[in-house]
Amino acid sequence: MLRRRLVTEDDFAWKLPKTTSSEREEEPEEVEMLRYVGGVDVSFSKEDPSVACGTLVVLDIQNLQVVYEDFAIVTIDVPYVPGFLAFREAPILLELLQRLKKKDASPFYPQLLMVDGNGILHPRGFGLACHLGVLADLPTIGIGKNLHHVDGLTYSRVRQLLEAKENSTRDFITLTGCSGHVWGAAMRSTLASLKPIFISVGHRISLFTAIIIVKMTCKYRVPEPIRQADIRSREYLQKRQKGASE
DNA sequence: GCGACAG
DNA sequence: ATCTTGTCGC
Repeated sequence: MLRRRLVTEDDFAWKLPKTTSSEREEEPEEVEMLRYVGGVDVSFSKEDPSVACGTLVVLDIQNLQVVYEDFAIVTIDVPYVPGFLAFREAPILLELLQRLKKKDASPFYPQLLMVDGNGILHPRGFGLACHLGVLADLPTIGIGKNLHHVDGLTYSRVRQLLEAKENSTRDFITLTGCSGHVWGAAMRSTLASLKPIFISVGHRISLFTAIIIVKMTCKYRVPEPIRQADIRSREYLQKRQKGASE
């Protein structure tokens, strides 16, 4: 039912910042630019696997610095079932978005959200990034660190295609399944990383735009908003456990 | 029946 | 998702 509300093309008011240092024509003041990009992740306790830390960070795309962070410790009893990640992780992440929105003025409420998990690259074409995007009514991009095998797509075939295209290491290949449907893209985000990341449309954005933005935010293999959410989430959970055992 | 299976 | 261990490179 949520999938009926999914939008898989660009649907936002802002413009992409010009990353090319060419002639920086003054953007008219009234044109909204993309500046605040959110990243979300959930980490889990090793002692008690039902204890989780949901994390929301917001980065300034101009310098990739974190301008906002928030954490929430919760217990999650919904089991992890491949293909149903959203039912486990979406509630806490939505809560964190709500919390930021309610803050007075909330100048850092993200214009775009990057999600640790797939968008339409999913057995039913509706992964965590889509789920969050629709419920929060926010443009989202799905980032997978492993391939979810769908429509005949295999890791070995992706590797094959990636190596055949032995061009600029910073390039990507489109993930077209046996049916001919385009599910996303595989990208080697860094020269050093052989292992690609898997980009797919979450909500209210095209694959083309999603790839451009992912490239703009990749300092390392994993785009910075997700990487920061991941690092800080783990750190927060460990510190909390240390404090609880004292 | 067997293998595949985001986080 | 979690954990360990070792190695490479700046």
